[in-house]
Amino acid sequence: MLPRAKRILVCSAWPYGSGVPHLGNLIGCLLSGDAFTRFYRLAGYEVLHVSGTDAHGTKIEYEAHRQGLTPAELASRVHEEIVRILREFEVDIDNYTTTESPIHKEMVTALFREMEANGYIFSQEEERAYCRSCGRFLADRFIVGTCPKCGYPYAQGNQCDACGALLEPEMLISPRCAFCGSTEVIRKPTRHWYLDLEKLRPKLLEYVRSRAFQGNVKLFTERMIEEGLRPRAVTRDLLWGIPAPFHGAEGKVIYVWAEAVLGYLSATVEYFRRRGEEERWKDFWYGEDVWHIYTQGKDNIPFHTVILPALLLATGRPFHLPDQISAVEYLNWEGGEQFSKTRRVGVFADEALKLLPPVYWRFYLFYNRPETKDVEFSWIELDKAINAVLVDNIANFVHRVLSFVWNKYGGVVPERPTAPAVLAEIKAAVDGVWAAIRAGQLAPALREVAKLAVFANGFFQSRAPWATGDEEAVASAAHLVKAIAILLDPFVPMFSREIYGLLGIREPSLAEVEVGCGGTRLSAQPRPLLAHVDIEDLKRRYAMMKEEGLVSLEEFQKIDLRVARIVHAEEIPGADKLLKLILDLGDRQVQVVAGIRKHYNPEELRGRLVAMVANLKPAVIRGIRSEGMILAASDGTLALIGPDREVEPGARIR
RNA sequence: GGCGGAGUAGCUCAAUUGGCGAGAGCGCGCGGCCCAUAACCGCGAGGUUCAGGGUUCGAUUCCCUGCUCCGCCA
Repeated sequence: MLPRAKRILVCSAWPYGSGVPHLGNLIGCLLSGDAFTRFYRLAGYEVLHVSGTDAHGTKIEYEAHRQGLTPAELASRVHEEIVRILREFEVDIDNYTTTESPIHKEMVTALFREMEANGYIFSQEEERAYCRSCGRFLADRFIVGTCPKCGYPYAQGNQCDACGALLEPEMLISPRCAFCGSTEVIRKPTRHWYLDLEKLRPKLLEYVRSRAFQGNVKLFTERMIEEGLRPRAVTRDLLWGIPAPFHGAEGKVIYVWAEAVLGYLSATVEYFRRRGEEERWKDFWYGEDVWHIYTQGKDNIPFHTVILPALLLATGRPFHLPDQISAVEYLNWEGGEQFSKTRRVGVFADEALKLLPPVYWRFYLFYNRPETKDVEFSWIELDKAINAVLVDNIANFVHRVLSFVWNKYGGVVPERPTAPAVLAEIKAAVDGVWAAIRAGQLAPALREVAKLAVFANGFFQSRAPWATGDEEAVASAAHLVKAIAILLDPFVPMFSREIYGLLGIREPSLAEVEVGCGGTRLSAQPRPLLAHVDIEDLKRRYAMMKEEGLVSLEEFQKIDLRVARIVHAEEIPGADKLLKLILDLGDRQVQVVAGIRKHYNPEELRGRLVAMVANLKPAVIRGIRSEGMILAASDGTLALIGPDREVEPGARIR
């Protein structure tokens, strides 16, 4: 398990470009990759860390449509935001790219051609759901209909939200297109291309057996191989994605999962190409003098231990296959709920930055990284990790020692060797950190460092140099500060950097950890490095943040919603979008200007009941006074909202 | 419905292939120190290891049943 190779490639799973990642995504992928990268660099390895935004797939296409953007616009916006977030969190990454990168597309195209040439791709014709009105095939969530299991009328093509059944789009009863709402959904023959996993089975088994995966990774992988080595479709009838390069596959794209995992490779190629070292990527992808670490959430495991190796093997090239999968369980919100942007559950990366400086988040997340089981976020745990462990124990130890040196020894660490017991403890901590990292675990590694700080406080306390004048104790304590700073570097680099500054450490390395610092002159008067965090205040600010954009009941009740009858409608000369309406509210009539001319004729409106806002501040539009607003739904087409049975005009809506 | 995972101190988690009185941190109680950010140190209380049964010299660990939670797949 110990990487014998000189080089290490750290591959953090790619955040999906449909929205900003949450804390669980961060700790599972990019932050973990960052810690491995920093640690192995300290240990003297040549490390490359790559990742990027997964910009394709139906979820992005759907979400973009919902927001009135093109998929490319949405993915690009999200990508920029993630780049900003990674910079703020100080994620050390050599190339954070996207699957929209030309080099990625070029590589994916070339690699799938190679797979096809090697006989691992075959195609077959089948019937798939198709919307006549949109002229497109409806995969996954592009189709809604009645669930064949429970009768829920709004089941999605891939899953029923009501009963949880996993569905195929073709199983839905009375299916409708999720884009246009049309029920003109038919089955239409189409051809798809498959990766022949069955044929790759011997090579996959040989690979999996060579890698001694542990725990969840082993479980997920074995299950996948035992039951799941059916051929997998690698094409989709979509417009958004990388065009499938097979003969006769015009108009189809490569299935998002089949191309995104190849991004690790293309991101490496892209990195070196930009540096003008065209061939250097091979040092990280061919041969045995490299070690591959993949960080991700547990749901991604089979894609990295089976699909990715299968794709790489199918190309016939001598690719190095994944060595270590450092997969986390889930970080859930209080009460075990999954994070959800729409339900306003949890903390998302952009929100996290508004609440606290990244050093605190990083420490909390690594300290509580979900290594072997799901972890629930809790304010109490956040309080403990930040205030009790990081600030009180670690940062305070650093400050108590350095300020002691400053005040009692004129800022120069006494020139004495480190006490043997202290050196032994430091070495034990290094061993402990190594053991955890080798096993792909980060929380135990960080807890090992925290343990060293506990020892350090006890040591300093028991030797009481303020009373005894024990210089060995002071030099040893300063050595502990240095050791803690370096060992903490992979987790909270911004914190370590401040200590490096004070101690004049220019090139921190793992080897330096065991070297004392007697004779070191502090570069400045020590100041407390980190302030306590007021958790109650933080909770308040979190609650306020979650309420932004929400409307209170009182505010909503200020709006006077009424049913009104349209008694008159006419076009407004010179305004091709507007109609002038006279509405009967029972006790009065009001005049309203509405932007519905493109969707309704004045004739068809007269006599209809509609919902309206009756106490809107009057405005003058095109010189005509408008005293309210009628309600309509819009998704491109426009539909007026009204009561579904006859009620008196003026009836209150609530 | 099938398969799998988990259930350990008030809280969050540990316990190599079954093996010395089940540990740690936080919290709590008592005491100490005074260099330090109301920080630090020591001692102590606190567990029928979900429940019940079985295998074994011995079970948190293995097997069976039930309960609860969570995944994956139909």
